[in-house]
Formats: sequence, C-alpha cells, structure tokens
Amino acid sequence: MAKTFYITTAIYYTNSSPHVGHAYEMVLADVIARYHRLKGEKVFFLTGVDQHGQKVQQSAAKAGVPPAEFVKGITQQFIDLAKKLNVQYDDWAETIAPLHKKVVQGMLQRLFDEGQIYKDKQSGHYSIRQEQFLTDKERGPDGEFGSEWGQVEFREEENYYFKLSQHKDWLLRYIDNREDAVIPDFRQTELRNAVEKLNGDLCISRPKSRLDWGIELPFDKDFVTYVWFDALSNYISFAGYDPKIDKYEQQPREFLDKWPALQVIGKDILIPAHGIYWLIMLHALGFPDDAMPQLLVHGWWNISGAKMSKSLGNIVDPNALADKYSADAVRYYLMSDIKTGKDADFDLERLIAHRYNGDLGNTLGNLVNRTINMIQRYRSGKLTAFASVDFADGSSFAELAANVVDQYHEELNRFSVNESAEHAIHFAKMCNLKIDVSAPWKLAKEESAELLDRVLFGLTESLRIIAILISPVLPKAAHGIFDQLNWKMDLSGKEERFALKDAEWGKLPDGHVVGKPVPLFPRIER
RNA sequence: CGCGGGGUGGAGCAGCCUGGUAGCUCGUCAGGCUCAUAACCUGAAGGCCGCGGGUUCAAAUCCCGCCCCCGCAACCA
Repeated sequence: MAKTFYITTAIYYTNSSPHVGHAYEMVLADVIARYHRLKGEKVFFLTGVDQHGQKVQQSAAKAGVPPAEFVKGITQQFIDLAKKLNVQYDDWAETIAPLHKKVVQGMLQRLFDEGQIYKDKQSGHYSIRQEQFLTDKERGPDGEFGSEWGQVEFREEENYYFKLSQHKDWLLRYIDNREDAVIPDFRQTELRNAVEKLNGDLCISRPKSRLDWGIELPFDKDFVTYVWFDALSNYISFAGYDPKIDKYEQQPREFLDKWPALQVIGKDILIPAHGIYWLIMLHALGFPDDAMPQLLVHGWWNISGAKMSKSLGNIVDPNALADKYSADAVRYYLMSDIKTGKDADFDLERLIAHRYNGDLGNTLGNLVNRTINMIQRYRSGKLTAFASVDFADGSSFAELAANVVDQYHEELNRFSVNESAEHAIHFAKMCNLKIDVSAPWKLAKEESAELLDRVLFGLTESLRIIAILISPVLPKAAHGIFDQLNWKMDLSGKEERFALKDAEWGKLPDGHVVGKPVPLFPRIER
C-alpha cells in the first residue's frame, strides 16, 4: 500500500483577519494536494490555526473578550476563507483542541524526562510593552533603550529551556546531506548560514504571571508553553503522533502512513521556527533523518513593490476579491502571477485584464465556446472518434497533448505551479491556432466531412485533457468544461471526475454528444 | 567584507547550474479570418541581456571587481 501524501500549510495566527498572503499559501498547498489526488494518490492535507500566545491574549484584551471567544471569531474567518476559495483540506488544526494539547504536553514531558529541557534563571532588562527581555542589540547608539520599548525594567525570571544548540551539528549534517531539505535552494543556503551562527538554547516557557493563554507545562503548572513549541507540534499531533512512544518505528500506523509531510510555509517563518526549532524538536524526539519534513518556502505578495503590512494599511482582502471576481479567478491569479519561492507584486489590473480576461476568457473560455458551438452548428453536437488527428506540418493533437502532459508533470514535480498552468493555457493557444489553420467553417461549406469531423474531435479531446490539467488550480472551471462536453455526468461536481490517467488521447467514444455552449469566464468589464 | 534575493526589447517574467540562432505572456503597429466571450490567427517594430575587466574559437550564461534596487526587530504568508 502506497503511503499517503501528507501536505501542510503553516497554521495561521488568530490575532487578526486573513489577508491575501494566507489565501496564497492555502491555495498553493491545495493545488499541490489536488495534483496528488489527480494522480490517484491518497492525500492528507492539513491546515488550520494557531490560537495561543501573547499577541492573541493582547488582541482579545483589547477587544474586551476572553481569548477563547476572540479566537473563535478569527478562526471562523479562516474557515470561511478556505471554503470560499475551494480549499479542500482533509483536517483542520486548532491548537486549543484537547488532543493537540495532550500531544504537546506528552512531547514536553518526554523531552523533560530525557533531560532535553532544563530550568534556568534569566535576568536583564525587560520591556513591559513588548513583553520581552532586551539584549545589547536593542540598545540605541546612545546606549539607551529607545522609546519603542516603552518602560524598561530590570527583571529576574526563571524559565525552562530546550537544549537547542546541542543539536546544531546534527542539523548542519542533515542540511548538507539532503539537497532538497528546503525548496527553493537559496532558502536552504540561507538556513545553513543561519544554523552556523546558532548559539544558545531556546526558552520554551512563559510564566503564567505574564501569559496564561497557552498550554500548561506538564511538569510545572506555573508556566505555559512558548507559542512556537505549541504551534509547530500541530503537524504531528493532528496526524496521529503518540508522544509516549519514543521509538519512531513503533508509532501508530496511521501516523507512519502519512509522515513525513511536505510543509508549505512563508519565507518569514523558515528561520528560525521551521528550519531550526522544528527540525531539532523532531530530531530530539527521535525522528530519523529520512523522517524530516521537506520545507517548501514561498515568497510574498507585495503591493506596488512595498511590503504588505497592517501599519501601511495596504492589506488586500481575499474575501472581497473572491466575491467580486470568483474563487477561480483569484486562485488562477495567485497561482500564475508568481513564481514559487519568489516575491511578486499584487496588481488588480493584471488579475482582471491579463490573467482573467486574457488567459481564462480569451484563450481558454473562448476556445471552449467556439469549439462546442461548431460541433453543435455543424454536427448537431455529435462527434466521430479518430485514433489520431494529424496536421500537414506533421504535428497531431495527440502529440501536442502528450507533450503538454509531460511538461505539466515536470513543472509540478518541482512545485512550479505557475509554469504548469502556463503549459495548459499554451495548449489552448495551440488549439486556437489549429482552428484557424484548418478553418472548420470552410470545411463545413466544402462538405469535407471527414476532415471536419477530425478537427472537431481533436479539439474536444484536447479540451477534455486541458480540463483535467487545470482542475487543481481551477476546479470549478474544470467542472464547467466537463459539463459542457457532457462528459462523466454521473460524477458531476465530484472531484474524482478528474484523473490524470484519463489525460491521454482517445477517451471520448464514437458518437459522443456534447452539451450546449455557455461562456465559462464571462468577461469582466470595468 | 553580516545573510539572502534581484537588475534581460514599453510591462511582467523564463533562459544562467549543463557556454554556441535571446524565449514566453501582455502592450504597440499593420494585415487576415468570421465558428466564438469586440474574441481568434499572422506579420512587423522594439534588446549595448546593470557597468568594467578576464577565461574561451564562442559569454545573458563561467571567473574577478564595481554600481543600483528589495528583504532580514516585532505583527506577518
């Protein structure tokens, strides 16, 4: 039995509403998950929310509601966003879930029992406003702490520490031995450089006196867990990990069937959270090197070259976009106008004119429309099947399709979602060209019956294959094409309607009757 | 010498690892077609591939130096 393909996104911090970056990450993971389902694999796609911690406690206090209630509202916003964007996850992680809490405490207890966690006293300058200890790095040129820190006092505090630096050499070796530990490669380089500089251990507790919205340490009820330790653990706690079992190979089958995961994260949380804390946590828990997750690090959507931020007030609301332009439009834009790993500029004009009206409307939608229209007009909707449909230049629809499918796989296997989509759209362009070259309207007049039948069948088969290829990015449109082709109607609306094994020439039977043409991507007028 | 990314026709990008006609999408201009969502197809114009050296028969691609832009406290994808 083949293993389940396990993919996660980061879990989203519930101290403010989702923005276009969250939407991007969800959709990116969703597309990869759908691609694997398309290949016939079992898939477990986990996403969710990170609900504990200081910032949430603060935001809740500011809103004048208990943290648990505050978190509920924001959590719902993320659930709604996923639904609106057709993000099809298999499980939803919430760090307040009792099961998660139990696993985190089990992990802490084991690391504590094994001497990986120790108690130590920290003293120094503490910023009350920022709720953190300050180091000399934070001092201004005059040697004083700037006003951004608010009131600074000397404080002494006991806390628990995780022996991070003890595993530094292991982490370096792991990174050096695995070329694709982090994707893209320049992020791996960046991580390696950061690990080289690693020193000191990680404080993994917060005294309840200053933070109580978190998971209590199992061995000291005066403290809660540092939010990252809590949050990162979700990737295994929701996959069936049992912290009481120290031998990795003896973990429940349910867990071993899924782990390790492909973890989709933003560039901001690679260092130190995922690249250092998380990998070392797993290693300390006894995970072997070949059970380390692969980190797929994506870039950011900037606004006119500037970083998107709350303070600049330039946040793009993905909900409003989806309402206005449809989920498919937003999904396609987010997947096509950025190269995985790199940053891109969010540009509404490009979304509407270039990607939606251009790629989707003019190229693909119009192709569907004109093809089905011609079949109806010239053949009353009925197709004649052919083993192949060739052109004067030696090319054929079957060959074009096969090439596109190959390139599609190649790009998706290295997570170049944008390139894979481009191949599918480019195929549609080729079809548009073939229509012009063969001029079916002339064939119809000249009564070149077979030639006309050949072209129409070739176009329809091509569209059927294109629909399968675009289904991970454009699930709704893919259904729309299948509907109009009148294909696999018994599975209408169901995802198993699409399978990559069907993306090859000659599946439509002789005499198949297509449906009625309906514009797939109605033009967005402004 | 802190770390990393980027600088390719008007715009957005690919190509660089594995040197050898500079590619894609869009825009502009001209033409064609009429099945189609004022769509579709063809052709053309437009590039000292940031700058300066070097290696080579040959450099956008390899090496050295330089310039410019963007990230790297926290919130945050």
